[in-house]
Amino acid sequence: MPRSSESTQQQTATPEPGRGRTEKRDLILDAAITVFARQGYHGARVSDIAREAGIAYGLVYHYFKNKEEILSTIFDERWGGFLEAVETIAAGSAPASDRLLSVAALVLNGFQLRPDWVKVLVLEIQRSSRFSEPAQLRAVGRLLDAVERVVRDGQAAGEFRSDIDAGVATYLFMGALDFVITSLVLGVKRIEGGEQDQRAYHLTVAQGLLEIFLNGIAKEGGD
Amino acid sequence: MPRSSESTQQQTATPEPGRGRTEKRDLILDAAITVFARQGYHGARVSDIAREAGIAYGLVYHYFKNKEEILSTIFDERWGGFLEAVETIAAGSAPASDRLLSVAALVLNGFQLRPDWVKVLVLEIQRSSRFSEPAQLRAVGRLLDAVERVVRDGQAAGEFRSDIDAGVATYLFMGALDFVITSLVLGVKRIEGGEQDQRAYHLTVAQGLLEIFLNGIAKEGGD
Amino acid sequence: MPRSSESTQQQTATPEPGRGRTEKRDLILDAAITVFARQGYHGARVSDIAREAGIAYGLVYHYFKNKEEILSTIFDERWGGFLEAVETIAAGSAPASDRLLSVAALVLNGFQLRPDWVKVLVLEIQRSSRFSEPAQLRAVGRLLDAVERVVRDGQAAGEFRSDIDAGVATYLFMGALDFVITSLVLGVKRIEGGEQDQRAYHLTVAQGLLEIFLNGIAKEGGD
Amino acid sequence: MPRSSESTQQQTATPEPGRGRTEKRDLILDAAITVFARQGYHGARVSDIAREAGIAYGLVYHYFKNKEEILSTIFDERWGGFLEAVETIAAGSAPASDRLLSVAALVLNGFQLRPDWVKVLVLEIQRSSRFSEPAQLRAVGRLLDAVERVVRDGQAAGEFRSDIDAGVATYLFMGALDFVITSLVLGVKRIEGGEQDQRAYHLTVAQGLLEIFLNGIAKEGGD
DNA sequence: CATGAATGAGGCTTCATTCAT
DNA sequence: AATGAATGAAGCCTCATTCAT
Repeated sequence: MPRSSESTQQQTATPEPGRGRTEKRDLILDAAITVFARQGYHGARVSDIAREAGIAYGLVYHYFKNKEEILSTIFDERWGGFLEAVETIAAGSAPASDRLLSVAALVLNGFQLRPDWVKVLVLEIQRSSRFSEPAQLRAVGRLLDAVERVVRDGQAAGEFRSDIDAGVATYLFMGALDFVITSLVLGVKRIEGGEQDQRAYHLTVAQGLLEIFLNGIAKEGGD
Repeated sequence: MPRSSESTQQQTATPEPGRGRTEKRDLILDAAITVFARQGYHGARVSDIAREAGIAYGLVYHYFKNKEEILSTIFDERWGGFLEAVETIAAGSAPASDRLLSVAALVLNGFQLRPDWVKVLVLEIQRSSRFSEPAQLRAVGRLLDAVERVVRDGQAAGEFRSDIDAGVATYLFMGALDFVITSLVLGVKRIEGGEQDQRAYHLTVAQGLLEIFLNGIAKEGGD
Repeated sequence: MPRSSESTQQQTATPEPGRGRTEKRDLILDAAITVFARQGYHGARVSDIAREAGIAYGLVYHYFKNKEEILSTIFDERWGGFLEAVETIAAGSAPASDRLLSVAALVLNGFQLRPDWVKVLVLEIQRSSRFSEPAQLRAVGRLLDAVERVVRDGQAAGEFRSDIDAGVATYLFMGALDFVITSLVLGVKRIEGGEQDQRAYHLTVAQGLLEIFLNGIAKEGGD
Repeated sequence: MPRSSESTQQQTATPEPGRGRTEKRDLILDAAITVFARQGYHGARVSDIAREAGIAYGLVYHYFKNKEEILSTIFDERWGGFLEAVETIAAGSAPASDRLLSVAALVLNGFQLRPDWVKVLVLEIQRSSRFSEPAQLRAVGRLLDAVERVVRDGQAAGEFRSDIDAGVATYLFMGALDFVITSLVLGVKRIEGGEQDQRAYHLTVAQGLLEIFLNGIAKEGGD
């Protein structure tokens, strides 16, 4: 399922003769991500996507059965890639806390590199009622499973406390990450400054999250 | 997905003479929540809401300017009540950690009592692009502010560590809570058993979240 | 092609307050018959029907699920009436040959009075592949059955020869009638002159058909 | 409905080098007949025809200007052959009644041998509004003319009564035949049994039709 | 000849909203 | 206050046809 295709082309309206079948398909997917991110799934017309891709809208229906299938394809292929990356990290041999930091950094950097992808995943897919379709629930479940495995690894290795439910801890960690991303996506928290500032900010946030997750906010010896 | 969409009111098509203006208005709002929870905002027709409320659909426009206003009214009135409750808790004098536990319990119990309300708030309002409208951003902001104030109180009182950014901590806490709610709403995690089991489960989750939030997952003395 | 498309009602854009729900529905059906007769089912746009009926095209969908349902409703209601008339004649006590003459006259007069109805029945319904749907096949079957019963009555009464298969005779009779109607509808045979001429012509044809049907074309004593 | 749409040719996607221009063209026509018979003209996509023929749909436009031309070509070439056969029979020197029997047998056997051809001719060409186009009206007219000539021959030879209008008699004869065919095509009348039974049935029907046509259904000496 | 990617006009249908009663 | 008939803008989708390769 995971077909993580790095489409590296920036679409122009002028036809580029060298493109093959797959590339045109990706062109449409990229355009759809851009438009979905800008207007939302329901607010996006198929013709908007086609215009963004620089093609006739009829062509969309050569590659996708309908508008819905575009969205679910984005989910399958893009989320799939992300999921693989997370699972690779999770399966690593680094200390559990380092792996969690890597996941957090992956998520936050993902947003920085491909904000539209993340925006669509977060707003239109993950939260939509479409999200409740089995295949997609399962995909989210796999993500949670991967992280939970890291937590259990940490507990087994004596790195994490064993008196805490791994599932709850996973919820806490991923929920926090998700909330940060959503806030960034929606612009609740606006970050001023250039790319360097953003990268620095993301790192700070990731480290802050992990610090609390690891050591808690209570004063040492408190509680 | 948990069957959380049962109508909480059984309307009949026969007019009930005793109802006044306000009651009919609420009837529509309740019906809208039920239908939005079931079908989503975009998937809900005005006629669906009217049928659920047992009235003619033209009548909806006596009470609300348009469909959009129904949603924002739900937001204002229902979210408003929730927000006030949270702010009341936040303004209390109990220890910061107790206040956070109360907030968590409030949220989780809210889901248990009125799953449709929470579902609509979470899926259709909070996450929608409407969320980025100033009034509603402000409302979410107020919620974050209230919780952040609790965190700062805890830091000021020496209850919480001061070397952690209060904003990040707030994100972590609310994000975790939000994620749990979303998972419950979408049925990622299914809870078997009767109402007692659910209540117990919610309490366990709330306490687990707080425990990590306070003391971290790392082994004492570890790191 | 015979001018068979005169609207049976002259719609105006001004609403006629006296019309009730049923009348508006019939207005649409009548308009549809006119338009289907003129342009064929596939060539008729829903907006054409609405314009012919003097209403907004959206209103069509208050009364009918879709375009297809308009056609099948025409079939059910109009063909149903015709079928009843034929069955009434068939169940009569007149000599079989008189009853057959009455059927022929009914059919031919029906064409004269409501050419559009007949045209749609003949061209768009009876012959279409839609015709092969069970309900409609059965309806045509009922027509054949009614006529076949008359033939059998005639045989039982000693009026008709018993050495001929009643089914084949029915085919012959109805087929001939049908072919005449189709030719008239399609204008293969054009009839000059006024209404009197048409009526006279139809009578001639009906009597000619019956004469052959009864006595054959072979010279007396021939064969 | 009788399953009469089995492809009579099994095309493969692999090119067959031996085929020349004409063969590929016929391949398309045969495929079109199969598809038109199955789905009707309007319900048949050009791509359906191409798939049935085992070629790319673009190639259809090398052989035919458009979809419409495919249908009219079928009409011209297939109906043309049938028309010639009928005219040959009609021009013969056999007794008129024998010639009519031959025509009836030709038609009924044609259906038996090439049900799809007849189905398309009957349903899509003859009855369509296309039928009212001059060239095609003329073709049907020629058929009627040929049969009418036989009837007149019979009258001139003293074989048929002269007091009956030859046109009406022709309508009766061809209409009956047509109706039988249509019923067979649409499956109103289902014939059980093997090929032998069908052939026998067709012969019976043809003879029955002719018997009535010649001698009438009225009891000898009756009327 | 052959392919099938590309085009875009055209039509059906939905549904929020208005309005006469 | 209540009804639901009426309106029509908007958008999805189909599919015949063209065209570059």
